[in-house]
Amino acid sequence: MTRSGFHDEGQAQNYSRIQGFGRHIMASERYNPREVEPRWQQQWNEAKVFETANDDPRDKYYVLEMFPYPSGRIHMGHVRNYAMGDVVARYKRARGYNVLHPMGWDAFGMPAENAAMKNKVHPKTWTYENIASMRKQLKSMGLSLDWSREFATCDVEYYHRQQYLFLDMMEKGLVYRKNSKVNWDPVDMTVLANEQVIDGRGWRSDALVEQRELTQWFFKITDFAQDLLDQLDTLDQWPEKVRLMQKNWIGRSEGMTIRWQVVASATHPDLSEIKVYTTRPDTLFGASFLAISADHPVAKAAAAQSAEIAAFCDECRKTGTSVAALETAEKMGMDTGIRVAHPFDASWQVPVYIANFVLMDYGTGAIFGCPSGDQRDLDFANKYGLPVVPVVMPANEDKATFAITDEAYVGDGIMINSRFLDGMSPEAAFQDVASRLGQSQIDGAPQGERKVNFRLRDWGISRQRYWGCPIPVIHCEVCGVVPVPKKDLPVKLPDDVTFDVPGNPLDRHPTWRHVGCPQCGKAARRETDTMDTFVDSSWYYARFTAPWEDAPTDPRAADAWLPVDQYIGGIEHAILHLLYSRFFTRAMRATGHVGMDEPFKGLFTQGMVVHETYSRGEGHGREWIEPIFVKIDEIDGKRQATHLESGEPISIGSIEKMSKSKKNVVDPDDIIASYGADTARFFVLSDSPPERDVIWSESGVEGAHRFVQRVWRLISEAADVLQSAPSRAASEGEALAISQIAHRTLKQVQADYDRLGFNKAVARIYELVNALAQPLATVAAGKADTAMVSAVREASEILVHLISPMTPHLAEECWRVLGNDDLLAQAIWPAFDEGLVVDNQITMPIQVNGKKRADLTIARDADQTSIEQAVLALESIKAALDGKTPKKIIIVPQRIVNVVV
RNA sequence: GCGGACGUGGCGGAAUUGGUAGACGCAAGGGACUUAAAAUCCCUCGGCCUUGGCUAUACGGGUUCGAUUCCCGUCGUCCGCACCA
Repeated sequence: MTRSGFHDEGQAQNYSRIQGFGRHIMASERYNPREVEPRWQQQWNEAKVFETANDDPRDKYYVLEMFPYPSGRIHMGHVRNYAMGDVVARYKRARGYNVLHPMGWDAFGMPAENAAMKNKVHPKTWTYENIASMRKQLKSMGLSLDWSREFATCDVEYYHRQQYLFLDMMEKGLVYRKNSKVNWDPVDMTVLANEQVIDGRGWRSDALVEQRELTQWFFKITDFAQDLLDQLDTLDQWPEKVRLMQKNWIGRSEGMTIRWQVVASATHPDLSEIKVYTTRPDTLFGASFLAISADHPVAKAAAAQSAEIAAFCDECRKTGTSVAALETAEKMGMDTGIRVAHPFDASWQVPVYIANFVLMDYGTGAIFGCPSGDQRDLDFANKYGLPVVPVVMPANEDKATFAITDEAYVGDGIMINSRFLDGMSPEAAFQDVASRLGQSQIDGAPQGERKVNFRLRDWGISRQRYWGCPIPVIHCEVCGVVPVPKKDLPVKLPDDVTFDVPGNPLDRHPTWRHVGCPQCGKAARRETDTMDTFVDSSWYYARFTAPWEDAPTDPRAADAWLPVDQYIGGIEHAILHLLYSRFFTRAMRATGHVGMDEPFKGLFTQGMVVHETYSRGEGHGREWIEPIFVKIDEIDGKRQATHLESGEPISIGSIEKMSKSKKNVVDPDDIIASYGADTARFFVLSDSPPERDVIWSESGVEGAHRFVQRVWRLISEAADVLQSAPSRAASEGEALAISQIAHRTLKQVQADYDRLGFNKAVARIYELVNALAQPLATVAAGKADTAMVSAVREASEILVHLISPMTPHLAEECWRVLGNDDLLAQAIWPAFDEGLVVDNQITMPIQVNGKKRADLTIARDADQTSIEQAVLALESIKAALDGKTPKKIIIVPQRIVNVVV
């Protein structure tokens, strides 16, 4: 077997010549997607088949794929994502729904600014040119999209309404400013996201990243933490995995805050107490130290008085940037000299340490350490020689011998060494401590309080960048932060910007930032931060329901269309995008723009398209080779690769996500140019279950292409004869079997499409085509009677309907040669005949002691007794029984019979 | 470390609430057609022995008339989170 690629025009043409496009074979022409596909695309377009009206009375169905970033070219992942969405859209449309299936562009973001710096092209130009070429590519796929609703998030019309939403959210108290630590790149003079910091250095500048305190804008996502968690239970059409990931991300914990009285503090005369958060108040008698974050106010105060402590705090902050450092970081601490009293025993003094493993932005930034019940605390205690007192003991242990040395015990058990808690379960001890500390007052407030804490933080949206949605506020020396009045929206990005120096172009623009204060009229300045691009993608699904509206949404249209019935995209958005969108829906509800909480009723996360990797050389000299330059042969059952031009041996590497760095990329344009969109669509839907990765292979594409050609050949060759008889199911004879398999397949494929089981639908369609191949040949040869021709015609029409969501162009072409004048894209889905789906005779496997020994064909409605008699009369069963009497005969109706001896 | 998912032929994968393991495709082998190739069509295709069996769903147990499916343990792979008190 030879594998060859195609790269340029010449190769593609060479390929099609080998494939024989345009050649005449027998009575029919070989199917030529390059002629057929644009023709049907044009017809759908002219008939506005996929444009959706908001006032259509039929039941709605909203299918949406995650919109793409306009990088300039689509990749196979897009093909797979959009092929899946298109199957759902076309199928639901055929089933009679008013389907909304829109497309847009997630068009703000850094790559445009990087391109501006590198290629001296304006981000706007770069972005809109990319959109134009990607739109063209998507259109060549034949997707059933309503292009009339298209928008890009960088359109002024879109970010205008985003600013509008921002102002409404601000009014509702969902937006605020605060100081926050950020990753600051001192060379590029910009904030970096965590994932843009590699080993403590900026990914582009390679400069050491600093932790800086900046005033940033935040959305109050934590206001909805509990609701975002609770409502996860209602999302039963989401993958369990995604719900779990969100649950963990939100990270709810139930605990207490406990106030510890300061008894000794040479350096801090004013300090009276330290408040800690704990989820284990039951272990309070195991406490041997308090630990506070290096950013805790008490730590800062201590650092101000001691150079040693200041140095230690600096050291702690540095490890904050690198993930690798965190993993290996040793527990480190420094005694502050402060002593606090145990909440239940004023005479019991506990030291206060600054520790590198305590985070300021979780809980109160201070903890009490119980070494016996927490591994980190134990490591810390062992290092600094602090006491380790076991307080929870497994039920089967002996108190006299139970000890904790290197491994903390975190499980359930009974309380020991804990005075009045001894003998209780940890749960009961928790309750007891909570109620005692709740009642005990210090300075008129309880000593301890129950507190629910979340890991989820508020969403920092400030970005010091140009290519994003400007935050619509004005800073006035007199009035403070003033929102831009709605009548002054949009706050437009200026076009005249430069990227020749680092930093935010908006900051150094000569005029843009200077503006009069909307309140007092005095000279003021605009906010120069723009919004995180995740904001743009958090509400686009709502905008699609009425993209022409002056307000962000038309609440009536939004409520009629939302939630999205089926949302399809990559698992990589399991947390951020989907959580932000869920938050935004709540925020839009609070501001009156939508009426529901949850944006996506059904979520499907599709797998990636992966490909083998090819390389030559070793180590640093290793060179990755693109698939199109590699030829694969099978020699003695082993696949071997050689370089197409030089003939050099190439090593075949692992199968990985298509990436530029490994060069294992297949360009959808090339595939569509040589095989057509239908083949590409069909291939990415076959083979693997949609949630799993699919391996792109040349032979797999060829298999898909063979299918396309086969369907066309079988149907087109028989078409003339098929048109001579009406389309009708058969009721007897050979033709009945054909009608039965067609109707059974129809029923099964329908169920598969309903569950997004595209690969299973493909398998069943193959079976149907295999079953129709001979009858269609017989019909084509003119050797079938009228009843047969009618049955085959009906079966063929069913087949064409079944393939139409996946290979719509081929299906339209077949539909036409079968004598239909209407567009298949507008035709209604056929209904299966229940009478043809069930059989009166069924064949059941017969087991003896769980092993299959025979088959029994019997009437479907046969009763137990007659089945038993028929089973025992079978020769093979008699032989297997070997004269023994059956103890029991288990009959599972219409399934299986098991004879127990 | 914590949490989760998965493990079936040479490969991708089927198998309803526990009910014939390997559908369908890919790859491979054989044959027909052809001067030849491509395309197409037909046949074979988990392993072992002789027809008929035996054996087989990572490995070891268990529950059951019956287990790829449920339970326990072991091994392996993948994913998410990561000092969250």
